[in-house]
Amino acid sequence: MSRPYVCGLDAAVDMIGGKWKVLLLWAMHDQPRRFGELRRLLPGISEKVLTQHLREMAADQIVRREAFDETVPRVEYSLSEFGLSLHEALRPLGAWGTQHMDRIAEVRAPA
Amino acid sequence: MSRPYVCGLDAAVDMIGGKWKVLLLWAMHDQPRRFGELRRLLPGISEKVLTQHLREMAADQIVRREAFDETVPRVEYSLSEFGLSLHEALRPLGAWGTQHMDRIAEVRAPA
DNA sequence: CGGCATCCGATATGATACTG
DNA sequence: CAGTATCATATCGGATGCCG
Repeated sequence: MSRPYVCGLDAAVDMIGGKWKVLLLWAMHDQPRRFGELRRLLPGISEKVLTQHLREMAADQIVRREAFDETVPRVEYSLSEFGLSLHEALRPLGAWGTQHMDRIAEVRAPA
Repeated sequence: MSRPYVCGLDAAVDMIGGKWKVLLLWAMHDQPRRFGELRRLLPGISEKVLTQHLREMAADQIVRREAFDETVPRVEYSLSEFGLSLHEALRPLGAWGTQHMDRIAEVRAPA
């Protein structure tokens, strides 16, 4: 954005600006997820972008990253309290999207 | 996006993806606004982007465009019922942003 | 006043190959 | 498995000038 926030709304939107962030939020909202797991849950996302988004969201304190030093590398990502509260704030928007999905698909006609 | 919606949330986010769309939503939520008025309300936006966003939002049936054929050109933009319902769905997110503005500014440090 | 056309740079996203 | 590095592309946003 690179501009002072005019209201809380664009500050909030700034946190979910990435192409896949709300989906990541959704994927992690009820359980921790591993890197490869998230990749499978978001078909089409590249490893690079997944890494970038997770790093940004961690920097934003929305997600927690926990690395386990075992024989097989394992990293788990989960929502922080802050991230959970963001997810809660997004629920009405999600409900709105679900409710009007048909209409949205009509005007947008995504693949 | 060019990808089928996985849940209502990313469908909704798809509608507010533009850099200034939530601000436009906010600017119009309580009264119709003229083109030049919106430009003044969103310092920094270019005419081109303003035009593009308004056209997209009109195509998305979020805003209504009304052109008056008078001696002086006049066009008014206002939220449709659909746009108003979207604005309502965004309120918790706006409240979240307002509530955590300090923290967001901390991790993001915008201009 | 309310646009549209064009060009340009910045940023976001993606494909592929390689590594600890 | 969980990344990193590099290269390429796409989309977004901005500046400028012109028009009814």
